[in-house]
Amino acid sequence: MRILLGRASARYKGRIEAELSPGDIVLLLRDPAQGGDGSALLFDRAVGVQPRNWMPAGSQITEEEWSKKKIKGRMLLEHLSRGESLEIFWHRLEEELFLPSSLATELSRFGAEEEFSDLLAENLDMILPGLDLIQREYRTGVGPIDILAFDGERPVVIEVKRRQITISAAYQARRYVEALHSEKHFEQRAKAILVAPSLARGAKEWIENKRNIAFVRIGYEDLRS
Amino acid sequence: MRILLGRASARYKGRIEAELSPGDIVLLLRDPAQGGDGSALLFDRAVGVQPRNWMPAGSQITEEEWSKKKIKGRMLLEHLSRGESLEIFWHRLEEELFLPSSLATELSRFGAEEEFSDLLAENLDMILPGLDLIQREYRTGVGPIDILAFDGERPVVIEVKRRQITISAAYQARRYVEALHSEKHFEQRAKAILVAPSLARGAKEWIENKRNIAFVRIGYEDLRS
DNA sequence: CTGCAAAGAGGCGGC
DNA sequence: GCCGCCTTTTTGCAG
Repeated sequence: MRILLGRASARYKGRIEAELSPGDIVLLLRDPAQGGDGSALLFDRAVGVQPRNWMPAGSQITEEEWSKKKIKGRMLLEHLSRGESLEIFWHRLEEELFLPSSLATELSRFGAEEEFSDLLAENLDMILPGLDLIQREYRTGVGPIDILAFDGERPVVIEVKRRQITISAAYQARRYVEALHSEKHFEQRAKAILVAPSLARGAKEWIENKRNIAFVRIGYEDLRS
Repeated sequence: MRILLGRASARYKGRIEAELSPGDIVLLLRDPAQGGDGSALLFDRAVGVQPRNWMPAGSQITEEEWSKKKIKGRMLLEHLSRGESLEIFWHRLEEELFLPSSLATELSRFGAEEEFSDLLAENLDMILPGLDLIQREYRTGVGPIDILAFDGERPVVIEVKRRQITISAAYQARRYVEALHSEKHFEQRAKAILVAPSLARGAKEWIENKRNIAFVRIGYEDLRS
């Protein structure tokens, strides 16, 4: 990885167009020539979890010395197949570092939605006693159902959110109910149960007068005990 | 901004739990003491547009010398009000840089959805001749309608996507149509027009037999000419 | 490659 | 603060 420090401006063209005014920045470059993935990240030094500009993995780097007004150098990063480019104009280059990367990191996550859903599938009784698991990630033409179960003969679409059910998630569940009806022809019309530790107000109001959509409040902590 | 280079492992606790195995990394720290926003970003040197770990703006830093087995130092980043923490264990610290930030960057974007929607609102005839603009960002209980218009006496919900209409966007539009019906009591039932340069297959099939939802293919390029 | 959903999403605007 | 949405979202997965 290369790190370049200095004052620069930039221009991105591709999915949108963007212009970055001159400022003190940090540029991380992962040159494929040194084992990097060809990605680039440009950060303002003071603020922002998100980079100001970036380029995806697979980009190529061209560098030019340049002495045009205050600009001392120009870098062109291109991702041809995606039609994206980022030009960086160095007004002042303070430092440049070349860092070897001999040991790669690996990240393990615990407690994301997949695990929540796993635990829930093993404890369907916490949602509604007597539910029978049919399938996880049951495919429909409008997306996969987190958990498909039966309440007696009636199909039950279970939509799981680790944080909160929003109006969008409520509609997501409804979409699956309708898809089961039109694509799969179960004998009984499906109902939906939304499971999360929290329910957004808009969703709460929307499901209030719906008879075939219910909310059950369960969080990750409830399942671990 | 501080940049720390070396080999480290890390542990995150908060919204989930995560463990990062030891590897060669770059750590960007924005110490509030030096005018930073209190955010932190930890990158693998070889891969990843996304950081392996990070902390949001407003985090505090505690540092300890440590000599426990191979670990030479420990940093604790905490965001108390959000209940998040990131521990970084330095196995080897190669370099540390302190960078002033006297000039902040500013970013201007062109061609994002807001601009697309602006142009569209000024050229409603491209969607359907005779449409009358009522309001942008028309608020309903289930979210704001991008553009509300009238086709004669009939309300028209126009949902704009800069890239593609997916099944989720199609349902979003339907939600607004239903909200107009139940909340606003227009004399005629609203219809929806989905506008984007592309239509996902699932959405295409879903709207095919809907009489009150249509798709019109328009992209940013069409509007600029 | 397309389509769809999750993400420790982040960030913005409205209420 | 909550809520809903857009993002140069990124990432992952399945068909």
